[in-house]
Amino acid sequence: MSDRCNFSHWLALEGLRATPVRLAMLEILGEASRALRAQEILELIRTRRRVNKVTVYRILEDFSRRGMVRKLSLEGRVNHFELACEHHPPHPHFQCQTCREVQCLEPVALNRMWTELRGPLGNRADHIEIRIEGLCHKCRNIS
Amino acid sequence: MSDRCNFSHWLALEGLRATPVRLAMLEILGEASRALRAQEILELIRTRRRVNKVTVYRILEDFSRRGMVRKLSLEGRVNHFELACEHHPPHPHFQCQTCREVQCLEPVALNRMWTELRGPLGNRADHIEIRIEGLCHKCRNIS
DNA sequence: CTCGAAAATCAACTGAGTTGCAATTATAAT
DNA sequence: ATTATAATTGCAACTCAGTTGATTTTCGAG
Ligand SMILES: [Mn+2]
Ligand SMILES: [Mn+2]
Ligand SMILES: [Zn+2]
Ligand SMILES: [Zn+2]
Repeated sequence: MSDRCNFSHWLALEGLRATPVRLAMLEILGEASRALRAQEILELIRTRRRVNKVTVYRILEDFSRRGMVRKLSLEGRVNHFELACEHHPPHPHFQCQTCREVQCLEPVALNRMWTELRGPLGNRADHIEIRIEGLCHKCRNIS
Repeated sequence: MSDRCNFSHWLALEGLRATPVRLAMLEILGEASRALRAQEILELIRTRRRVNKVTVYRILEDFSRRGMVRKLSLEGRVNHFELACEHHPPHPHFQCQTCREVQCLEPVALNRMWTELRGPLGNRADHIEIRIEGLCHKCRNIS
């Protein structure tokens, strides 16, 4: 994924400087096979350089507002983040009740449903988030 | 809604005592036209009686585990709760980016989609949560 | 180089939710 | 009725992801 995106260019398009922290965060998110928590991103950056957690939180919030990153509201009070570049279209997520792990699922076509989901009134619907809760294959084998 | 459910009986079925706090919480959730935060439930009970917030959180957690109440993971770190009785089937929710208000939408038929959503592996899917984010009609008129 | 804006740091804070334990209340046994 | 038992509630202190505001550092334009 990260090999398909030019992060420096992307940042320039957004009018943001390609700082080491921003680049590191985009690379980490690009290489991840699942949505990451801020804490995980922080730890991964710290294998390369010294960073303050506030910096990571502020950049994630900024990326999220710009739509460069999706912030997932999953079970629990910890947000998960994933790249929202053109190669990562929105998709549902599966979360295991036991190990709390989050899997990315294949995108689903909503088509007809989308009109129902914008609500009955004059609402404007911008994003949809689909979360499936259950027991993952690993935890099923254990119990 | 509350007039269609016998809460004392429901609690008995679950093997729970019909205590004043439990009954008050079910009545409040039953009368609500939208999902409520723990804090809101607490304030509503306190118009009737003196209660500790820990009691409310513990009962909500218990109801949630038993499937009597649905805990919604919406944007932000505040959970919302709604009755999960037979008269309240699961349904998507709309949340406004501006006022943060949560609306309950009509249930949608997932049918074919459901199989895609349980994930590619040996996962067992138990619940689905659909959250739509956007701008509500009230906030649209203001801006 | 110099200066102002952008970015990063630091310490202190916030607040929803949790934990452990004590006190109370309801239920069962004698 | 009285006691033993378990369920429920209360209290205080805690957790921890995320935030805030003020300060320092870095960077790029002139
Ligand atoms: Mn994903
Ligand atoms: Mn609802
Ligand atoms: Zn699992
Ligand atoms: Zn609104």
